[in-house]
Formats: sequence, C-alpha cells, structure tokens
Amino acid sequence: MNRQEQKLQTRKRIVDAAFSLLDEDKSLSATSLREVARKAGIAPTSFYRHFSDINELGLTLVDEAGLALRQLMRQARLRLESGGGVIDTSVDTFMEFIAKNKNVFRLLLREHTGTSLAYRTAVLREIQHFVEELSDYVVTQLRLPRSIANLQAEAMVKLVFSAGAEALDAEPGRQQEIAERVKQHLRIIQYGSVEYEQKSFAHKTKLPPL
Amino acid sequence: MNRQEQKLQTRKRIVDAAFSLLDEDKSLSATSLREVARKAGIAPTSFYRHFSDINELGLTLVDEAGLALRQLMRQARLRLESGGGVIDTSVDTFMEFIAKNKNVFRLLLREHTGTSLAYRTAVLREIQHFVEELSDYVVTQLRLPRSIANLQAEAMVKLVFSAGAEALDAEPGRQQEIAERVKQHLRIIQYGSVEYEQKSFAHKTKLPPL
DNA sequence: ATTTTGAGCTTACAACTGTAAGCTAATTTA
DNA sequence: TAAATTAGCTTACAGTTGTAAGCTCAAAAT
Repeated sequence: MNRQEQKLQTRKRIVDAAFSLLDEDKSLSATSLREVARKAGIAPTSFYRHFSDINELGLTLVDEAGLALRQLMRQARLRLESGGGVIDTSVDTFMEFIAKNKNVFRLLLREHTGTSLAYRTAVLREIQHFVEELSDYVVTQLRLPRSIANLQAEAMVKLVFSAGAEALDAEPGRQQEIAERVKQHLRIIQYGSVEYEQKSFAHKTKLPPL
Repeated sequence: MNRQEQKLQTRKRIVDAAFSLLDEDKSLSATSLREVARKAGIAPTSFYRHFSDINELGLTLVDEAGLALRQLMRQARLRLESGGGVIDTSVDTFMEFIAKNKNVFRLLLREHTGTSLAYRTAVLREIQHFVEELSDYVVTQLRLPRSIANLQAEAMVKLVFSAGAEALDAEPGRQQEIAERVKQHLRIIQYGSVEYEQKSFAHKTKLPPL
C-alpha cells in the first residue's frame, strides 16, 4: 500500500471515529481532539498531520453529511420513477435515511443551531441545496410559479427536518406515526400553495398546460 | 436584608450570569461551572450552595425560558384584541420577542437539538404548550375540527421557530424579510388546512356556524 | 446571651485539555 | 545507494475543569 493511501486511510479512520463519537449525548464542539485520536487509534499529536484544527475536521464532517443528503435525494428520485405518491415516497426515503444514518443527521441538526457560526453556515448551505432541488421539482412537475414553489419547498423542508429531529429521539414504534404526521403537514402545504397561488397571483400569467 | 433574600439574590445572579454567557458561540453544556461562578462573582464551590449540579441550573434556565414564552403568548393575545391580522400580529410579536431576548430563544433552540436528553425533553414540553394554546385558538376562532387544528398548529409553530432561528443569525436588515416569509408560510398552511379538511373530512359533521 | 446554621470563602487535587519539541523509522525521491 | 521526506510516536507543559475538605463569620434560633 502506498504511503498516500496509508495516510488517506488514517484520515478516514479519524473521520469515522469522529462520527461514531457523535452519540446521543455528544456534540461536535464537545468532542475533544484527544478523544477522536484515541478512538482512531493514533497519538493525539498525530491528528495534526491530517487536520490543522478540530474545526477543520468538523467542516469535513458537515461536508460528508451534505454528500449523504444529496445521495438521499437521488435515491428518492429513483424510487419515484417506480411509482408511488411524491410525498409518501419522499418522506419514507427520508425517514429511512435518518434511521440508518442517525449520527449523520444528528450532526446536521445540532450544528444547524450549534455554537459555531462556520458550522451553522455550512449546514445552511446544504439545506439550501435541498430546498432548491425540491423547488425545481415543484416548478416542473406541479407547474406552480417559481415564487410559490420556493415558498412551498422551504416550508416542506423545514417541516421534514423538524420531523426528522423528532424521530431521532422517538422510540422505533413512534417513527411511523411521525412520518404519517409530516405527510399530512406536507399535504396541507400542497393544497395551500395552490390556493395561495390562486388568491394572490390570479392576475399573473399562468404557465401553459402540459 | 434577610438571609433568605440574600441567598435568592445570589441565585438570581447565577442564573443571570448563565444567561449572559449563552452568547452566539457558547452552549449550555459548554459553559463550565467555574465560568458561571466567575461571572456571578462567587467562588466556584459556592455554586453548590444553590444548585447540586450544573444540570440543575440548566433545567432552571429552560424553565425560565418557557415562562418567557408563555408571557409572549399573553402579550400576543393582548395585541390581537386591539385589531390586526392574527398571523401578522403573532409573527411580529414573536419576532420582537426574539430580538429582545436573543439568549433566551437561543437557549431553547440549542437545547431543543442539544446533547442532553433532559434538556431536550424540557424544551419539547414548553413547545408543546405553545402548540396546544395555538390549537385551542384555531378550534374556537377558526372553527376547524380539533384534529386538523392540531396539525395546523404544529406545522405553524415549527415554521415560526425555524424562522426565529434564521432571524437570530441574520443581520437586522433581513429580519423583516424573514418575518414576511414566515407569514406567507403560515397563510399557505391556513388555506391548506381548510382545503384539507374539506377533502379529507367532508363526510364528518361540521361544527355549526357561529 | 449562647448556640447553631449555613452562605461563601480558600486551598488542594486529580483528571483532562490543546499543542509544542523533537525522535524514529519507513517510504519516496534523486 | 544515499538523501530527503514525513506519518506517527513519546514526552512535556501550562491551562482548565469538577469537586472535596474545612474555615470564617454573620444571621437565626434557642
């Protein structure tokens, strides 16, 4: 094995160790460099061969979490093609993701409202991607005007994330219940968007029918 | 001054010190007992005369924050009586509250997704109160059935809190923008709830007209 | 007037933190 | 093959943490 590969492997060990430490009761900022090093099986000072800071590691983790989110969206789209309601399929996919990647989602949630502005900004950017993709979908598939599609997508993503947070703490039995509830929320928003568009923008040019 | 009063005053100094430490870049769990004691102007070990734990202090803070929330609701109701749209008035009141009590709201936000299950639960309880009061309002004023009122209230509170989180980080100029946006979200939900009710529960008995 | 109580203090300690200095030994380069 | 590079190590240090032990002295109780 290469020396480069060796190093990359150690780096991955560090990242994995950090993720594994983000348990129910441990935040990123509360995780010490030494702890990560211990878990990764290296000397504390060796950490610096890979990251200049524990902050740099944190940003890496957020990036990786964002990557996972984007993969999630791809998966949802794939599932959509094989039928099923948009809302049902999307929420189910999302909830499965959370159940399988608890610590990844936990990271995003915590750092979204956490103490580091850098992390908060990084997480926000990832969520924004999410909103934009959903917004595009709403425009092209549901044929609502951009402005309302954005509103709708934003509200939906916020509610789904919020439900995800709830699901993290809930015992497995309640997960389904939470999923159903957020689906209802999303349907309300779907109906509401159409109404809102008719009431507020009735004077504007409609998109031509498909 | 009484000895009891003296003690209560010191206790208040501790609580105030803790709140003042919850700045942009400091969470409750990252705040050390010694730091609080320093800020409160007492010896570290004197802290134990008032709280058995720094956790106990934390729960006290959450309780106080919940109290502030309930006062906020009362204030919103008062303002409503002197006219103005429900949504506009409520959101404005909420946003003003956040601007004036940044650290109180920050505490709720952070500990809502934080590392301590005890704090998370405590915050959830406070939010739940909020939802229930709003739900009652929706039932009595908008005359929607309980089940849908609950759904609507839940979604609304989640969106308002989410917007509050955004407002905390945003520069003062954007606050208004964020407020307008969440108002639109709430209107969408309002419209959507009525639609949802008609489509899903048309077979059920309607409430008699007012 | 005497005793008891207790809020706040000082001192102390072991555990942990981040990180600087510098060594080792294996890989890579010349 | 010889020299240079470097991932990871050991040792070390100053700073912080929570909290135990025990003192002081003013207020409260007797």
